[in-house]
Amino acid sequence: MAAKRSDARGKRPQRISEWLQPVHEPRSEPPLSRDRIVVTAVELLDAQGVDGLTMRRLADRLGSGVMSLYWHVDNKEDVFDLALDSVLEYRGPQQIAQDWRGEVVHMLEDWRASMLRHPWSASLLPRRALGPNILSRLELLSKTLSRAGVADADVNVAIWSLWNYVMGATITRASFDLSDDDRAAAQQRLTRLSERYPTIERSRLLLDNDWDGAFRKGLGFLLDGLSPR
Amino acid sequence: MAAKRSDARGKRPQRISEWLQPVHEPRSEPPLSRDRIVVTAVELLDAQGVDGLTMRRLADRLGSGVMSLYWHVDNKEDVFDLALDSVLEYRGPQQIAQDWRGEVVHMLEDWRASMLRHPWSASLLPRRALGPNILSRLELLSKTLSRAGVADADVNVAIWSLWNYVMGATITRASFDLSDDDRAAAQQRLTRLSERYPTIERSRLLLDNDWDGAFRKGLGFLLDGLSPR
DNA sequence: ACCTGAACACCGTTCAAGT
DNA sequence: ACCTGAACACCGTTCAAGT
Repeated sequence: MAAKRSDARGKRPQRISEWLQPVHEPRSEPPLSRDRIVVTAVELLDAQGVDGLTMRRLADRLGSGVMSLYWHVDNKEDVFDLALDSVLEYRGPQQIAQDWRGEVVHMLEDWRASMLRHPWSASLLPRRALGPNILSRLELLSKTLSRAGVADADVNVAIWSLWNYVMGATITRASFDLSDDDRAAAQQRLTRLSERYPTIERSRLLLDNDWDGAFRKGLGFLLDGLSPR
Repeated sequence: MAAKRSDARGKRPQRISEWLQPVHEPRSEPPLSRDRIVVTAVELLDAQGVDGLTMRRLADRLGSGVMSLYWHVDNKEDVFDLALDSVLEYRGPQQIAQDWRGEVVHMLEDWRASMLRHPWSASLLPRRALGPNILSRLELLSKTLSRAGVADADVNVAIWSLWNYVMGATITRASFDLSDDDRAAAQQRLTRLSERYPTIERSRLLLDNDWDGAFRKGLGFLLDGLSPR
């Protein structure tokens, strides 16, 4: 089953404005570029997952030959690096002047949400370098914690703790969400083995669906531990 | 460069006991089994990394045809699942009767250490199911936290928070550790961009090498936040 | 400067068959 | 019950060549 592409030029009635736009070969694809490759890679990853991204499929979507990609991009790893970072841009909070805790929570929840919108990003993260968008978030975190009064000796540990928490939570959430088949299988295995894991069976550790709530609450605990004084 | 296999029967002088053992074809490999496959898969992963594990290479090491593996194992995903869980067995603390905090810290540090001994396990985790050894650790965590007096409503959140922290820390540590080339490249990129990330450049966030210390300290902060009362 | 097709050295897995 | 080889439908990337 091939993924459907919505064609913006599809059946839309002609409007006058279109007469005024420059007429460049209406049917031909725009020229290849690093940006187009990254955007299309993200589309493909969204549609087909990590294993679905193939240099050949990517070239197909772009209407080019496979080897043309290699002029703009080093190799497949490079595509992964670029796709991952492209998905992690942070535009900041809507209203300014919150307290430091609110600022941190907002940025980290946005981080998690951005990755969950592209579940492949979570499973990709472990083997990738830190791109500019990731570094910007770490920079912001660092500034905010310093201003909040966290001791200099503790700031880096605090940043990594928050990073660890967000990455662990997001990766876990994304992989638990893979398919209904997987969920059913996991559930079945657990009940089958319930006598070996009585405590987590009783507390329904693996069946709790309030991921967002758990994330926020756990983050609260961690910030309690990190708060100055 | 092929990985060397140590042959247990190598140059060892013959001992009398060997005369007493049943004589079955001395040179032939033992029969294929799920266990042998998993053990060999872990060896191969240790030696070549995630991308190095190939059904064909695995069969080579086992001295069998590729398709023979498929009698014992569903597919490659299955091999990954089994290899991952096999590496996460927990044997408990050496001396008993610590306080709950010591018990939790010991188990989580052992968890991290086990994964870092097999760096591929960290990058594999995001897409894998929870095997029995992982579930046992969660069970232990649950029991310990309950006994420590963490409120029932908070136990699951506490478990996932600790899980998130350990997974995030371990995955990050394992991927930063990949190669000297990568490190050099990252360092270079950061200094090149130092004017864009002044705070984390000044605090040397990415250059701090005390991973073990940071892990322990951050875990302490998190446990502070999670402690009852 | 940018794009291409053919070719190479691989993959995982199906299938029909062997013992 | 356990193992096998041939074949299929793919991969990523090198290379030498085109414009």
